Amino acid sequence: MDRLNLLSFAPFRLNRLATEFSNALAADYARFGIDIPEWRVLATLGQHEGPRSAAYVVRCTRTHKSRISRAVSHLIELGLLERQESGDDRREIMLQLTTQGRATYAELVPILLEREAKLLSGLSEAQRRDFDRLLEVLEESLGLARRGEE
Amino acid sequence: MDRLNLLSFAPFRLNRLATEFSNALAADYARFGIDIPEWRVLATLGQHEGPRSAAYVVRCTRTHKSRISRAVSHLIELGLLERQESGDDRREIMLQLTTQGRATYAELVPILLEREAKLLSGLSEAQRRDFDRLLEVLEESLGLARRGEE
DNA sequence: CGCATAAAGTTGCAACTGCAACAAGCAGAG
DNA sequence: CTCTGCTTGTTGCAGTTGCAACTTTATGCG
Repeated sequence: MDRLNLLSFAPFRLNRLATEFSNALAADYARFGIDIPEWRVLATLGQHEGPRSAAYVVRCTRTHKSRISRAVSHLIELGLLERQESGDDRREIMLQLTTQGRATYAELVPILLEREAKLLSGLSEAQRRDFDRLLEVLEESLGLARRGEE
Repeated sequence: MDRLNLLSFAPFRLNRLATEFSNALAADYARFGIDIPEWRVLATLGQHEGPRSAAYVVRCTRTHKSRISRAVSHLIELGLLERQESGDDRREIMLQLTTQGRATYAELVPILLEREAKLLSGLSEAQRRDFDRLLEVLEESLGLARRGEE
């Protein structure tokens, strides 16, 4: 009979690793009172100068629109974000970071990049390239390709 | 100012990949009416002949004990598992698959192994070895080492 | 125009999760 | 023996999540 060792089973391992990564980051966000989906919204809008629609954020982050909607509401409560009506399509709601939102983004980014570096610090330079390449291949074959929405 | 591209950010990518993997597997479990934590219990007990305690399952799966507790209850309802008292420590509850539980395990394992193979099918043989090695290194540096509880 | 269809966001709901508190049982010190 | 503290497993609770239904607005077809 086939057996299966959970600790060698790729989906399980990946899941556990991702959870560990997420928890490590959560500690960083927590200082600013935000969680993962909220960080994703912040990160997406922080990359650009101008406003973007919620649908754009949904596409970029590959996160469910209800989660984005709630994250946006909370960021607004925190004063990091504001909604503004779109001129040409009144269904669309354009999102833009406030000054405080930009400040938070600027403060958070170096912290998170450092956290990422620490999480990957066990890997050699070559391994880091392998890692990147592997993620790319797997994303590609799962239809999560990094194309589009830049 | 530092910027951060979410799509290049390892924690985000890992998270998305793991979610995708999990969802793919969930479709397989669903046929048997079980979910991820339940599968983990099944997988852990299926590897052995004899009974094991819930704490053992917790350690093997690195899953919170409340989750395991609820998973166990459900598996019992489904008739896949039974509890039996431990002789020497009456706090411990030993868990053992029923005949039906073993049958489900035997049926599920090949399906899941095939699913895993499909998810990794984009990788060459060499890349698969790299992948395994990278997971090992990252697990190691996060204290998720594969040692113990075999 | 008028109708059907589709997209953008929001929200209610039910399911799931983790934490902390808990009951029951064990183990060691004095 | 008994008191304290630890471990095992369960459960209440509050927070989070995804899905589906819904509102509002746009679009396409006849």
